[in-house]
Amino acid sequence: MEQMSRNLAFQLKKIRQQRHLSLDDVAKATGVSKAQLAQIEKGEANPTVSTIWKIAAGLRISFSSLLQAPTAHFMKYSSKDAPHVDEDDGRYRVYSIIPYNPERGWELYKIEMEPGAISRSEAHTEGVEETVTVIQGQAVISAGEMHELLEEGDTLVFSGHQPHEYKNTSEKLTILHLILQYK
Amino acid sequence: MEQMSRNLAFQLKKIRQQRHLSLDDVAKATGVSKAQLAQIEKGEANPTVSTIWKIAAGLRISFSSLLQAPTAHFMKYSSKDAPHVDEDDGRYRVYSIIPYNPERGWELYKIEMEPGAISRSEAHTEGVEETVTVIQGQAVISAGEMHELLEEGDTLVFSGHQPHEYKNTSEKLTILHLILQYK
DNA sequence: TCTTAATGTTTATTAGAGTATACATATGTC
DNA sequence: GACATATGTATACTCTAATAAACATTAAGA
Repeated sequence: MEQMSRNLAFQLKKIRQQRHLSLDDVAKATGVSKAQLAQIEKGEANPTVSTIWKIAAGLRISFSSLLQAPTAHFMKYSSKDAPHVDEDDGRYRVYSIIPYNPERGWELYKIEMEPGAISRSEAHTEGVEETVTVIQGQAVISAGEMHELLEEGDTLVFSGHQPHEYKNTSEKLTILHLILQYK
Repeated sequence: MEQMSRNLAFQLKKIRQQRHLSLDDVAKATGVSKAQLAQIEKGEANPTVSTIWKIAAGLRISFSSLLQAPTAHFMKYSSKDAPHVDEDDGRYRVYSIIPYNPERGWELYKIEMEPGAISRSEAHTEGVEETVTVIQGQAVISAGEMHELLEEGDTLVFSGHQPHEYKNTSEKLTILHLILQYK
């Protein structure tokens, strides 16, 4: 969320410096106050869309070039911090490893299923694709009329717009990685 | 500028209705208050980036799908209202027909040049492409080392990253259309 | 050295973004 | 018909985005 502010900060500063403009220059070109521009470049601002519009228009650039994430990141997500949700009386546990992010377009979950644990999902909104990999144990995945037994190392891709079901058919704890991709 | 608000209004409402969600549903999913969401959908709000982030993340959509302009427009720009700038003692007049817009990426000018009028431009920032069409009269366009005489109906495209010059070499008023395209 | 100009920073103020709450209006359903 | 639930609207309040102005800092010229 202040992800965005960081992107903006980075991109605006980059463009401004590439063009050898001062804050005053940009303020004049865009109609946004110098103080606000400085705040934005420091990532300490939460500008409104009209401010972003003014900056983009004044600088003759697109939104994407302003909101784009700078390329290389280096960011650790600890599975210890991952929030989790339980189903099936705690025998089916879902951990959010990488939360959804509008720039990325997908999210990653780890799922732990006790033997026999089961989870049913209604169809989600159109355009969701699920990619499940079995890290340990085995599971039967059903989606609509289709069924598939997955064992360690197997991966299944299917469209989430139909009701589907995950079931641990083994005698041990099953662990899955689930990627949800939104169109 | 409230162009943006309109886009947002349109796209948010569209997505919400496609998914059969109420304002309360969206408020719960995104963490943005119902009142604010209502304002946004009416185009009466000027949300901050963090609010847009929350909406996009909560609804699992990208920014572009929120900020995108709805397809068909129907918008008249009157040349009477066009602001204009003079150069060369008023003998070179520039009218902004379509102002720059971050979604569009280009702008359109009409230029009127009295006989003999001349205009020189420094190199603008990298990645600007100029497309000049002679509507009436004739003009010599120079860019860097290149020169070209354009007569009625002729069009020239050149890169604006070098110093360039427009000159009316005819005995009558010359009128140009100039499109500036930014990368 | 002193002055001037150009830059970014800090501060005080105001305008409005965002929230929470209460209100209005349906649409069932018993 | 009365009650409950779900939906969008309107209102009062808080917090902060945005501005304008003063300030600090540096560099350049005379």
